[in-house]
Amino acid sequence: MENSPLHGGICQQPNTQLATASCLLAPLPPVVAEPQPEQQHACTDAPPTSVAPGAAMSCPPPTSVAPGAAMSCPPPPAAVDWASLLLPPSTSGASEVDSGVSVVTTVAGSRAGATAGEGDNSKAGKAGKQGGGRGKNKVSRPRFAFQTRSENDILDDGYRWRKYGQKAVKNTAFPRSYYRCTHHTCDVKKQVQRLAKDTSIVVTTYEGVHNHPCEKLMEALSPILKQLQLLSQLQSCTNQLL
DNA sequence: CGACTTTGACCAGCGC
DNA sequence: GCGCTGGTCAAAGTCG
Repeated sequence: MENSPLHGGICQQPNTQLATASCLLAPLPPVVAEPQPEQQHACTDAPPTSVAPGAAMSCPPPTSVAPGAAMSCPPPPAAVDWASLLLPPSTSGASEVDSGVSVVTTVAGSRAGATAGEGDNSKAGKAGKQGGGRGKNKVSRPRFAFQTRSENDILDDGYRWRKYGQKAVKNTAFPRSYYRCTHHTCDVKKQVQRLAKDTSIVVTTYEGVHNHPCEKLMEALSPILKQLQLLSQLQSCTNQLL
């Protein structure tokens, strides 16, 4: 079918890193203060109307970000309910974010058909099938796909992934790669594939929700957070003295 | 030596 | 029922 549910529009923006950066600046949490999960995930730099729920929070990963800039996702409090955040009112939705990534969210399970991007995914509904049925029960999990314009297939989103498969997909020049989060307790998967129509575009589909913080991100943020905490304490002390 | 990638095989769902 | 297809497994290979 031509109308894959995940076939969101593509924002023709060459530099996804910039886009992501803009997304990252906003969510800096008011350190020390109570977490504000909802607010925290908003990419306030983007025009409010164009931000998809999923886009706001998962902050599409930049490509090979420099360590210092590896702030691809907001620091997820260990168990953020990404699923609920990802889900637009109508269970699935798509939007194009100004930032150069188009984001589509959907829910796996009931034939979510969430194979990313390609035009001919008539059988995408089989996505829910667990690997030839080997093993696990099928669980309805949030899916979130976005397209980035990048030369690298592998996007550094701060998490560690292990490739467990690669498959040539019909009507596609490029194979689809399957990755799984290497964290023991985490069962998040992602698929990476280049668009046949525009090979500079990489479609990444995440399936599931990380139940652990983003290592790289925490690593990168911790010194900053510490400083901010100190500042905050200092400020409160000053206030008390006045 | 452990972690990761590669790659062929296997399996199950879907359409005809 | 059969063939096609996508998703996963798992052994072998590679890398640091």
